[in-house]
Amino acid sequence: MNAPPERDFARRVLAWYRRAGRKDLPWQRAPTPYRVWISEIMLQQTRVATVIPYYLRFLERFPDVRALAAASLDEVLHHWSGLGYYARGRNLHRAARIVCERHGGGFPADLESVEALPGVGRSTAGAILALSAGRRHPILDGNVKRVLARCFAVDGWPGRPAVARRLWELAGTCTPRRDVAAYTQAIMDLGATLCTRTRPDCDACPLAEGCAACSLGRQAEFPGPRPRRALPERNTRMLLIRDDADAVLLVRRPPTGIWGGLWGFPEVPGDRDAVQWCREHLGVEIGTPQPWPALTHTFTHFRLHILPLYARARPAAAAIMEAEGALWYNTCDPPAGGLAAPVRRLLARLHDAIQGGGDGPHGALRETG
DNA sequence: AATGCGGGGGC
DNA sequence: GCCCCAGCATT
Repeated sequence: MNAPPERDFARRVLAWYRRAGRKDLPWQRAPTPYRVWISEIMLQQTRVATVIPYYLRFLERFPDVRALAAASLDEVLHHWSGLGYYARGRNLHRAARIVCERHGGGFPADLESVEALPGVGRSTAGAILALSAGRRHPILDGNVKRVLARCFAVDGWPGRPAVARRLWELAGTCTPRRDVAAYTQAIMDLGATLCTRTRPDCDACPLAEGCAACSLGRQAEFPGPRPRRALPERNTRMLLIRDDADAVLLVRRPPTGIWGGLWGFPEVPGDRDAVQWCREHLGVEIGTPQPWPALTHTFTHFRLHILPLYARARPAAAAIMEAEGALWYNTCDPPAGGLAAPVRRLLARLHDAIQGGGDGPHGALRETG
């Protein structure tokens, strides 16, 4: 009934991990600080199964911090395309350049320097040093929060500062003096595979005996849920402009905000006429836009309804702009930069329409019946 | 201390 | 359809 003393906690977790834990994930083989860093950033808010192919491609292209620092941001975002939270990709690139300039290409070994890198917070900094060097720093990711909240019956949503403070305290006292790397790997793995959000496998859990939530049969109550609000809805119109050579106009989005730094379609403000706006802001003359079936994209904080407007560029206008923040892109060969998921979907529709020789979203219409 | 930031998988 | 996931930056 009582929670296990901290020393016992780590011992049980380690014993379980040695017997049944995952030890062959790509970033667990020869875990250098660089590899651990990349994997930890990718794993923020993202599942292991999703990350693996991205991680493998990323490390093949950027095998070390110098390769990453030498690459263009566009190429980094291209490799990040589809993972989401694109600020992670931008921060990774910035941090790589900082490591090369400030630390001479060698990854810093103290917590303060690691945590000072953009995109690296307390938990990620601890994980990098614990996993790559066995330094004794606690971590507190979503998995560890869940394990600790259940085991010690910590009430409330972990996003609340008082709850987070208590969980960090527990994370610290539970981290053993020895075997820190294995323990860190183990506690995350236990949370990910046994102490899952729904239907935890308490029968197989080495902590079940002392786990408060399990003993009370109240696993579902920990950790406390995020207070929820109604999702705001927003609308936008995206211009799918096709020129005579069957190229499509993409513009670079602002560096901050939604899909920062990625390529997307021009967005027409809701109160503007598309043809006029296009002439004024893009210098492109287009025919009458044709609405395509809308698509909805749900974010954490709002729901976005996208109305695609398909239009042909008038011949003379097409060649005008190849400016810095815009490019004409042929749907047959992939652009080098990053694309948000809905933009990727719309490009696929566009590709189908162009290949089909028509002006309508034939593929999309067939899909939805 | 609260909010913004993606995309996809589980159920 | 809803919830949340190996969080961090910004305000």
